[in-house]
Amino acid sequence: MAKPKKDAQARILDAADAVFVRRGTDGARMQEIADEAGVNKALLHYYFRSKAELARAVWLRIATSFVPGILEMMASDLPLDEKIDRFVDVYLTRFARHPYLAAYIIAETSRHPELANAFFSSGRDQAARRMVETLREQIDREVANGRMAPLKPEQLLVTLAGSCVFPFAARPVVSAALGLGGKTFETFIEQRRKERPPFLKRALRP
Amino acid sequence: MAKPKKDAQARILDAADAVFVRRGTDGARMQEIADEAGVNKALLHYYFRSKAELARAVWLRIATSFVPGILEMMASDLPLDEKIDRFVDVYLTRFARHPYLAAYIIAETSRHPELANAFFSSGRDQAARRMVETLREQIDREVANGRMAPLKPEQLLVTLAGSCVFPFAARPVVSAALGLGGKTFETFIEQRRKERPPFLKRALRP
DNA sequence: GTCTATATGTTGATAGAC
DNA sequence: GTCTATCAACATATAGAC
Repeated sequence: MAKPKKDAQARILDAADAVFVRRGTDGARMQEIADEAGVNKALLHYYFRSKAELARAVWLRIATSFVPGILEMMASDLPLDEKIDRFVDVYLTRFARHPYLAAYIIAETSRHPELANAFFSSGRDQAARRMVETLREQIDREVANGRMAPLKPEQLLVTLAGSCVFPFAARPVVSAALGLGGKTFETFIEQRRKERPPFLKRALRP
Repeated sequence: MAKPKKDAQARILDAADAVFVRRGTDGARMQEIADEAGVNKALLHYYFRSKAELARAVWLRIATSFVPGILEMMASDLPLDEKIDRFVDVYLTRFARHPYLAAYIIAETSRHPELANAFFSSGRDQAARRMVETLREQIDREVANGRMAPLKPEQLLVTLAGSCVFPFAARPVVSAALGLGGKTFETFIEQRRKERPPFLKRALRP
């Protein structure tokens, strides 16, 4: 293509992503999105009929890009230890790059719970079930061999997710509680990246 | 008092609390607060000058009622095991009773990080530091005696908080991922209440 | 203190020129 | 497709009666 910049529609979607995630759907302003996209407000309505639909487009893009990879990794036959390593690494990296993402997902789904379905629809719901069952089998096997304490896969999954998501979602509170500055918080996360897998694996021992 | 109901100002504050927490500050409407308080919109401005100030009053009440008790418990000389038991029990109970609270705190502080200071101001910042230092000493002592794996108190605290907060903050996503209905989610939490302390204590072993 | 009525300002959305 | 100008709908806030 001779055109170097993305076309207007793509720029608008990217800008909307940034603004909606940063401000929340209610707090976001069409004007700010237009400014960030370098176009006029009217153009937002030309490509995406309304604010609600633009918000929906942003949400779908995030939801569909968020879960799939992890689902199949967690449903694979990799050893449990390896799954923990990868899960922690992938999500800590991801949220470190998108500071507002965790809080955005939590805030939006809290007020519109049905939005959470977008994460696990069109086939991904099956993948989620497979993930849980695979984990259950892996755990049961380890428990039978006396190498692991009994544990529901659901609890493990929530623990795993929470370990990675919470520090970012609650970053301001965590920083205030522990007296962390911007740079210190990054250090805290890198520390966590190293400590978390061993910590979790110790908890799994019988 | 002959008057059975609370006075208007208190009713307004309670109503504002409910609405702001449920809808978020941006999504909340003064009309809905007035309705829920059983008064007219104009009265909200009579007692609290503006929406921003009303939101601030709600935030301060929540922030100051949220942390103090736990801070001193965690800074006390109770054994580590006991602290874990109490922390988990207190916060799981608390969030179970206020379904929107976790997401509200996360959403508001994410967009206005300075709000997090309200949790740790006027003396509570010192209490927070004392808590961290007390934990550090307790941990170091256990580590020296070979009864515990090395661990930063900051990491322990975030893990502890995340263990309790995350399931509620991300409830819709968790429910969708695991296929939990309303009642099943409660079961999940009660299961967590029992499993979490042993899980964490296993992770602390050397 | 509490209400009704109204003013003021903002924002999402549209009309229409180019 | 993209812009300028404008509308219509709310939402916050105030004035003033009771």
